[in-house]
Amino acid sequence: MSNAFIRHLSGYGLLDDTETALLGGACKNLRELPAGAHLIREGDEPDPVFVILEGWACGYKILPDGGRQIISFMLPGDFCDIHIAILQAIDHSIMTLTKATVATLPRAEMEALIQARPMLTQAFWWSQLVDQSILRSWIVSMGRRKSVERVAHLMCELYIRMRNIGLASDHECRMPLTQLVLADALGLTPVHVNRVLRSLKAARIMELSHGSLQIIEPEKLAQIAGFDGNYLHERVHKFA
Amino acid sequence: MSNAFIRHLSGYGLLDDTETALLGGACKNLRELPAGAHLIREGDEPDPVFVILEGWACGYKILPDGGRQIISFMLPGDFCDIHIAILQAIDHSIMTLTKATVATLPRAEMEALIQARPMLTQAFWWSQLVDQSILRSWIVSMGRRKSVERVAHLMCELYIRMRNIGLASDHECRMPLTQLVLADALGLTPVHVNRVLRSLKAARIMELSHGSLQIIEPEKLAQIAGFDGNYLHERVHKFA
DNA sequence: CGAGGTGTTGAAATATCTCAAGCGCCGTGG
DNA sequence: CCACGGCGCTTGAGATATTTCAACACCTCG
Repeated sequence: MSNAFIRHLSGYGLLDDTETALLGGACKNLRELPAGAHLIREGDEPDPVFVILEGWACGYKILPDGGRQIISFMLPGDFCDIHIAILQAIDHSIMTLTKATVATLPRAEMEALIQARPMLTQAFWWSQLVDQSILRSWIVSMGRRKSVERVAHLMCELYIRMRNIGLASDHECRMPLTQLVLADALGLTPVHVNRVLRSLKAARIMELSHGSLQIIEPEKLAQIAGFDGNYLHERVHKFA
Repeated sequence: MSNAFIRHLSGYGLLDDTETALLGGACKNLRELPAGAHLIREGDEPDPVFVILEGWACGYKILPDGGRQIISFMLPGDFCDIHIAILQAIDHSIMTLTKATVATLPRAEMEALIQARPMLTQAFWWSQLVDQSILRSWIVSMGRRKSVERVAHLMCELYIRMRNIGLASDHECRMPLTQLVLADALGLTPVHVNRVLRSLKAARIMELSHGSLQIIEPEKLAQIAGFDGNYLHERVHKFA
């Protein structure tokens, strides 16, 4: 019994059969959600932990003035921010961007898993660390990259992440993001995102349409983005 | 035997005496550093883990065009990003901003601690989660806040963090950041930071000079920033 | 058929950057 | 003790990336 989540965590090379089996058992509780459904809303009581098995989701925060900033994209196999189940206060919301199927892990079960299998704690932790690298790279993008570079960088990141989970090939993949969503993730305006996208298409570097990304000139795109995929850490060190 | 680091981790209320004692033992290896010293440089072999006991440090990344983006500030008690010791590639550099004293934990010793005491893994993990909240809030700032709001928000964050470790009171604290450093952290230009700081001072809201922050109108500052300190997950400290 | 979400385009407004210069302070070396 | 150089701060004026506002076309869905 394997799913995107287990493949993801096993990727770190830490888990034995007992542990993957335990994870498999924990993921029995499935839920189908439409696009635009909330998994967690800021202020909720944190109870179950969610894992995306299919579809896309994003985390975001609403500002006093009503603006929205998207903080993370979640792809199949990703935790919906475990921290949310651990820290007391929930400091942001999570919603699906497409139809999605998620597994729900009751908090108690998470705790039992962690108690029983320290190696799982480590695997969770490492997965966290990769997420953190992504957050850092976003900060770099927002702080120091111009709009074209930012768009290019995000496309590179998402393409590689999709490829890492076997959902991309030939420089094409699904990318179900509206220009509004993109704008809220990149700290730009929808109209500006539109112009940037348009210019990248005109330059025959990449094209984003109908929910799909096609990278025409991968090297050029990576160069514009200043992209260095190391931070996605496909491989990790073992302790012990 | 207690230091900023142990107080920090004990603050989560997870550790027993054995564990704090182990941590204390692990922190015997001290090092004094001048301002501007590198703890880790991008590309180094990750060996020891560092913990700041006194002084300030920051993590940053240099872009192809030579620009610098600061990604995090580290205050006394903070890990210098443990992930660095765990993930293979080091994806950013860390340097001191002031004279500092750091404890170095050899990687092997970290591993031994984690093996011996699962609760320590959890405490480390937890500490990571708070760091992650901070990263998220930075993304929100860079993406959706204007320059004044950004400056105000960072000042609020740093003030609260200083207060949480007992290094601030009466709306004043040490803040050894040059305008250049501030600019590199906020994704702004030094000259623009200067103007913002100047305007905040003229408005008698806060003043930053000679390495010290003085908040004159805390409510106004928080309001400009749209600051909600929840994400820092303040907790009650135990005093040993 | 109408309504709303999404993408597209233009023109004007503005926040922030760039470039450039000058000032004050402090530690260093003559 | 003074002169010097360097760094951090300050200020101005012009340049530019991005936003704002406004309008329209397209498509899907009820």
